[in-house]
Amino acid sequence: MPEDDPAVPRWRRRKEARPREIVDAALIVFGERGFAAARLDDVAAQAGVSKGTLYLYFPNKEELFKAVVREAILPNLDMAERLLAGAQGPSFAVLETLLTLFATRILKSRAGAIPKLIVAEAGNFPDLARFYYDEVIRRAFALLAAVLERGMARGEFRPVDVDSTVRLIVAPMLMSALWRSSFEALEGRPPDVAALLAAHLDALRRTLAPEGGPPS
Amino acid sequence: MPEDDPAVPRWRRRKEARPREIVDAALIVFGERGFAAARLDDVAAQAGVSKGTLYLYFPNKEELFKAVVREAILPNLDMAERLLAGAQGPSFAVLETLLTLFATRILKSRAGAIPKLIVAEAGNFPDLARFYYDEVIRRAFALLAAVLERGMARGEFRPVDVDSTVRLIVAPMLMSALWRSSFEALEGRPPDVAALLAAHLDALRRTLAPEGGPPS
Amino acid sequence: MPEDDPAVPRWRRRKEARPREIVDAALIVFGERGFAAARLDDVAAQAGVSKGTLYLYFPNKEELFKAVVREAILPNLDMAERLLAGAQGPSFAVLETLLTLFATRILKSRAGAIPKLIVAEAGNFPDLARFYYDEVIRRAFALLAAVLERGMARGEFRPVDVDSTVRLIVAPMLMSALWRSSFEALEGRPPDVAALLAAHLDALRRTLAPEGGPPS
Amino acid sequence: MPEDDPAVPRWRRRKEARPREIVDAALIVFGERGFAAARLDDVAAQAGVSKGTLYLYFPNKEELFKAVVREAILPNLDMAERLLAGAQGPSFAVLETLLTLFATRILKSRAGAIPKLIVAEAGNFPDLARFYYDEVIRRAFALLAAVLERGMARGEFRPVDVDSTVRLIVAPMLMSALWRSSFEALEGRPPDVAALLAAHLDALRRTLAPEGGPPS
DNA sequence: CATGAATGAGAGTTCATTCAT
DNA sequence: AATGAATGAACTCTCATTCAT
Repeated sequence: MPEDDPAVPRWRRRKEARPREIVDAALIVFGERGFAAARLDDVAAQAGVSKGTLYLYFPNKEELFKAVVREAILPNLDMAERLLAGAQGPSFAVLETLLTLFATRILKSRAGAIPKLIVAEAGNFPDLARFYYDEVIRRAFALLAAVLERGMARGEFRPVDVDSTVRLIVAPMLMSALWRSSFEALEGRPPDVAALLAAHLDALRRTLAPEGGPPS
Repeated sequence: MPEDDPAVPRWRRRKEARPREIVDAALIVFGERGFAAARLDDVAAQAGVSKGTLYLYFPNKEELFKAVVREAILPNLDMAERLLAGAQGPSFAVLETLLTLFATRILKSRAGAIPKLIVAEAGNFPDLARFYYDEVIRRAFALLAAVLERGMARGEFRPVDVDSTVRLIVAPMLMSALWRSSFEALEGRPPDVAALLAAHLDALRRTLAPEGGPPS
Repeated sequence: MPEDDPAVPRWRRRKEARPREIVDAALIVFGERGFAAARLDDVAAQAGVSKGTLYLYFPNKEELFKAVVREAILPNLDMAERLLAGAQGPSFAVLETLLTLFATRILKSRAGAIPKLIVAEAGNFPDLARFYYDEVIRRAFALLAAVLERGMARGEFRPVDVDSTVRLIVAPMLMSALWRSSFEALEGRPPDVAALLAAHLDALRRTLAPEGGPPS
Repeated sequence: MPEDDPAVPRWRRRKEARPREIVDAALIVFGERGFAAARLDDVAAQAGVSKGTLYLYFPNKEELFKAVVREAILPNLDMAERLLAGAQGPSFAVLETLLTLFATRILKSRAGAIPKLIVAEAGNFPDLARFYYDEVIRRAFALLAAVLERGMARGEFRPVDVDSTVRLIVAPMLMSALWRSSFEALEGRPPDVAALLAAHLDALRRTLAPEGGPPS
């Protein structure tokens, strides 16, 4: 490795990595304390930089928050959309994959704190709410709506009210995320996400089954 | 300016009514801004008293918060428990009544802001979280679990994992409450709670139906 | 006793006693917490009256403080002056009586807290300082100066600088009073005032003795 | 108004000098108003910094107070202890030097306000009292006790009750310090510390003289 | 005369943001 | 580019004082 290559000095690589390091640190600190209670001192310490450095990359606390949300959520949404676009098999399997993906990629990662943060701060930061609503919720809902439409078109699902059903699909996942942030420490055992997911999928299978027979 | 008009006293004694007035005001302000961002100045103004008066009735902001939660939630839980205790008919009807009650009494009232507040602040106020978990969540979950057990015992419901199913029942209600606090202002129309509730009850009916025939 | 005599109703006697009760209570509370840290709530509670009642008798906290000082100190000074006026015997015995009086009447009573209060607040309440200086210190110093002059005139004491010697006489007494307020709780044993007084009197006897022989 | 003049920076970094500057300012303000009545605004203004800067160096008002006491008193105690350790001549000369040192180094400096502050606040800040008692009073008393023991061992002083005599030695010095804080402004002339010190030393010489002849 | 609910100015403390270094 | 000392507005909480009852 060209460690001494003056064309690629070490601090150069550092500098390019900085925003990402800060955003990661902010996700941790915001997740633990909430946006309002989190101190930029702590974010800086977590990122291993000084407080002033934060302001070289983000104009203020709120913009840093937005960046956190963007980086933690959008890649997962992109992946989900690619997954649907390439789907071949039965629609319920697609649904199953999407929910499993959420349960493993989001819930178990630090990004699981995002829903709590959004819920807590949407009222105080309308344009953060707007951004999240447009860039995350709408896209996620559209994704699930597309799966439902596909299933109905293929006769795999009985006809349902798409909008309500999307919310029914999302709600237990969202609730699991909020639970972790709020009450996990209080319950003896960690929440049994697998059991909940299984029960949810079972309920959905029964709910979506065409009147005559089982969905494929 | 009638500044010295003796017919307009600067204040009035309202010892009995004050705590309730303050708690109601606090629910409004906390609901709008969240606990951390709410200023006691605003709560006082909303209640029509001075800042100092708050401290005659509540020792600090956190205790005021707890009082808000207590007053907004516990009466509804009491009512729900009485309702179950006196239930005679089919278990699904009980479930239907409970969820409808929640949708009308909590969601449409100011108390709908409580879940958001709890979610946002549980991490920062462990004993508030503890209180809410013990006094609200456990009781509500036990209530729903009792309905499920009753239905299974009477052969109205198929055997299900009670714990997971309780969460599936609660999740869409909780999500509706959070939705109102976070995104209602952004969507053109108010959320169609009735449609969601209908879809949810429909899904539950299918999910809980015994294998052989329809639930009563 | 004419308990039912309408000319001397019971509450009448109560009313006349009130100011004294309040002042006594204030001495206790001021002594424990200092003037600034003492709350009028506590004074009222100690006196067994409501906070508003304090203002019927004293226009504000500072005037109450002055009344406390007046009531606690002036009677003792009056007694000391009467004692000197009627003194017949040797001057050193007069001195001894005065100091013993201070050690027993002031130091062991609640009034022992007054010096600390004056020292602490003189800077913030110039007219309290003025009052205390004129009404207490000057009179006390004059008293002791008179004893010294008497002793010198009668040949019992050697000639000394009166002003400095008065201060030397007073200092250990004053220090004892301050000690009680500040450090008594920290030392295992209560301060041995008797030993200090004995040592002080012994020192004074040697200090004041005429060159040739011992003072009478 | 040169509000935007870039040649006049709004502030300057003085990391090393700041704590001392703040402590010095606090000594002045605390000395004038007492601890409780002193406002941190005033301390900050006196130090030429903003209020927030105080909290960069001291976690709260009480710790600032302790720092003030430490910086103002301990160096003088250190000096006094070194002085005794190196003493060669007669014990009374040592005593004389120590008292003269106190009269010149403490009484005439701003540190003269410390005793008043301690006396006023010991009751409200038990751990400040403890610190002062352990670190200042005990050391000072031990110092004087050592001088007395030395003098008695060398036959320069008659046998005395060491503890009481130490207090007799200290009292006039302490009283002088309190006097300055409380009544200096009221008396026309500044207190004649030199005269008091002379009288005190004279009294001590007579008090400590062995029965047979004069000390040293 | 007495009460105590209500007031409101003011204090200590926190922390996002700025900017001299 | 990076730092972190310094700022100052904003907050919670206290308590002497007032005044409707």
